[in-house]
Amino acid sequence: MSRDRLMIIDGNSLLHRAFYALPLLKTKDGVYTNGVYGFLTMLYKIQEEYSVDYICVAFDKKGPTFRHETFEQYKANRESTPNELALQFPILKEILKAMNIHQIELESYEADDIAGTLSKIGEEKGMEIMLVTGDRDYLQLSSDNTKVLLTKKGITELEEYDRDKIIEEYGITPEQLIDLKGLMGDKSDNIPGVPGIGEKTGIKLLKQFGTIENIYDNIEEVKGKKIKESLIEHKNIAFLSKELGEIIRNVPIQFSMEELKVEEPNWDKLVELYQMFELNSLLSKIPDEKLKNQEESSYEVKYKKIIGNNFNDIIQEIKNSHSFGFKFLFEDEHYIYSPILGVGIKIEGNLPYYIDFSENDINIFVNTFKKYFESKEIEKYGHMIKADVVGLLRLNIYISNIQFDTMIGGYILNPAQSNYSINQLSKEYLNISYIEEEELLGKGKNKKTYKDLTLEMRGEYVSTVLDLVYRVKEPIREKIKEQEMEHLYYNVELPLTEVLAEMEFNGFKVDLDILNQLGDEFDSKIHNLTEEIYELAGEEFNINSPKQLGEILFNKLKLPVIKRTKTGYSTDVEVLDKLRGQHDIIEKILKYRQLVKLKSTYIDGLINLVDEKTNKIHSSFNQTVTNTGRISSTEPNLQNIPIKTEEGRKIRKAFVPQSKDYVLVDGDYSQIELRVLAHISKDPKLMEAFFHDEDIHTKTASEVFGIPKDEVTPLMRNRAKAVNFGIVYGISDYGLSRDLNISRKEAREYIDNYLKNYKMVDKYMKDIIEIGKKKGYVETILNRRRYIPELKSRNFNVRSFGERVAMNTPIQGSAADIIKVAMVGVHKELKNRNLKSKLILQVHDELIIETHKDEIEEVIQLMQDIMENSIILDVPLKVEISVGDNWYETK
DNA sequence: GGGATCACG
DNA sequence: ACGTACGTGATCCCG
Repeated sequence: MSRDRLMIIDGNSLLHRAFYALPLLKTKDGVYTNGVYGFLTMLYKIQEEYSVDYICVAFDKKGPTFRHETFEQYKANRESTPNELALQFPILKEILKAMNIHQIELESYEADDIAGTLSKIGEEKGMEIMLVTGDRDYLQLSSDNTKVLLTKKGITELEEYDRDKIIEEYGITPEQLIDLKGLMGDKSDNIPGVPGIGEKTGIKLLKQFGTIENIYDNIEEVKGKKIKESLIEHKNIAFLSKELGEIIRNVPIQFSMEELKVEEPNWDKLVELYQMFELNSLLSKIPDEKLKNQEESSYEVKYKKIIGNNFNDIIQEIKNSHSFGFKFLFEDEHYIYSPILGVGIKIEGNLPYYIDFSENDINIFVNTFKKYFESKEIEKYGHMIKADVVGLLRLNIYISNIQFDTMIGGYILNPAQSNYSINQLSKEYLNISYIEEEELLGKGKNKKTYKDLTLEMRGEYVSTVLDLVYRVKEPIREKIKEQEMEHLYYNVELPLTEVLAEMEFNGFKVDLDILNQLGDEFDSKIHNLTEEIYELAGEEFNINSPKQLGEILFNKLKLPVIKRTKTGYSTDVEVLDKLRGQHDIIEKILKYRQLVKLKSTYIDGLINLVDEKTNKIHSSFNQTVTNTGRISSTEPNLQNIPIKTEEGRKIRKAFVPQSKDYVLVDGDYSQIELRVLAHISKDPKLMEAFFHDEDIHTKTASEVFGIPKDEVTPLMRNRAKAVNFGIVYGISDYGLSRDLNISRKEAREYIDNYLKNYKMVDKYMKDIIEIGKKKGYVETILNRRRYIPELKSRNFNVRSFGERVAMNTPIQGSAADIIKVAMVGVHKELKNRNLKSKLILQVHDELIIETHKDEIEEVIQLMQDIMENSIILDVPLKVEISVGDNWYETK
């Protein structure tokens, strides 16, 4: 009969090892899981290879140990555990608990002492012991009955050590390893050891004398004068180090072996945790039959359904409370057009109401509620309230006094997340799980709409969302306060949400005739180019397929390969540009590519999104997407309409004011990012340049090339311009050299020259990286945060990326702050003065106001004034305004 | 659904 | 030794 096997895992050691062996994986919400993932992968692997009857995981207990009492400096040189790792301990412990694996930790002892004690007890019971760790110190515990499984490299290779193997490898016994430590010490634990004695000398001595005690008993026999003297002089240290290095095998643990017996996991809990932490490959290790019968949703809310336009109770509650939360239910996600199915309303402390417009008249609803939505006295709450504000605008209601939006709150607390659904926020801030919209409606071609749901389900869904909004807003509100982001949140982001809603609702008028005519021009050029390309290639192929194109260029035409992608030859502009002149086909392909892009994305793509009735395009402006604080635009993206080539720029002729009574007034910040940099760094030269409103690129050229400004050539100015871009992006010689097509050495010189001239910029770059490392995040002028865990990565590339992000984010993000404040200001002023003109677009450093012809001068004035003074910096902000009958003319 | 490419600031 | 410029979104191909 085989003996029972007891496996003891050093939790700290293994999690550390896994963490450092794997890239920083995280869930889509930014929770780090690489260490947990690696640990569990190892655990599964070991369990597959060895049969285990008893198992437990030992952890270090926080705080000083008895070794610190013996020796104050013990482990004093250890760097503190990075937060990204520390946060994974509770996750691991929860998962182990779900696996029903016993965990042991003990005040003032370390995991290895627990392992030492348990293994001794196990040995006495006649068990076979297996210790799993990445720590070689454990080798002293190995015996005929105790094996040590040591992580080798990565997370999958483990090496087994027993007594014989240690004697073979070291030439001494496991017990003698303790004496060895006494002699040589241990750098990683800050155990001193006897100076001058390393592993080799130590082993030699122990082979001769057996133990430290015996060495000193026979000290005269020690060979080597230096070694003998050192031993004598540091006798205390030798014994102290031995004491520190010895694993204790009789710590006072209270446990019974029964508790360690391997048990069936709590499958439901385990599945839930794997799902929550997106450990999908571990999920696949769970037997299929255990995956079933999971609960769909664990959280339900009662609500009151309104029928027959009986709104009296709601109104009474609103009057009492002076605040309410609300949410519209649209048929689908396109809230600009989508039919309004119903609305949920919640007043704090009461059950939510659901009003479905199949059972209530929407006109009566509007007439009843308009004044409460528009009241400045009554506070409103919501989640992604922008959609609801658009819904209200469609009903001719102009909301005021928005007090909270949980989605935007979640975003400013951590802009790196990709999901701010109310369910996600509830999990994060409340540990409550509701149902994702996707589960409710399905996805793919069978995706349902809210219209397909029963009235009961609609009411339940909207009510639950509102209930969660009320619960989630409190922890979010507190964090915003703690992190001093109240101004950013209440005075900038929340008012901005209203501005964006109006911009979306207003839309941008498009002249379809111009678009169609341009499309025809592009089409005929594309047609001709296609023929010519086939002719030059000697065959027909899909020019749009990089794979087929690469085949033609590099195999058939034997052109030199410049660059490869993961999947084959690269054929991007950079490559084609270098191949120019080597074959007539290159020129044609470049032109073809350009025109196809214009036609498919900017002609066909745009036409698809034009509202047939009004000829307007209603883009979505997203406030919770970017890591830096910028807004983004989708369906269509109006922030990347062509301008750089004349052919592309013509597309802007199709963007026109809503009628002949209007024009477009376009305000553009001049060099906003470099001005922000001047402000943040306080660099005197850079500041001076903006006080004198100099041409910044010419100025940079004269500094970098060390010549007077009037001798700067266009080429030099161009290169200096690239240097300025590089500075803003977090400069690297590699990036600059690639951009300018110059050697890295030359690029390095440009950068060095720049930083020598702008010393405070140099200092800023260094300082901000340090701040980022220390705090874990960097900030903008308005305290907008971005966390940068990459700064602590051991991977050079990842870390370098983190450094560039640290340099760039305060610049890009502060510029975003500035224009957001300007948008809120402009919008407010247009409204206060009762002007017909309206803000319709923002493109990062540019605002467009659709301006009534009677108001042009007034709008120019207020726009320039508000934009230039939105946030007062230590250098002036400059805004250039232009007016035109279409977007092409505003330049 | 991911990769390549390219449009913008 | 490492091999990337910062921030986005849309379209197309292809497995």
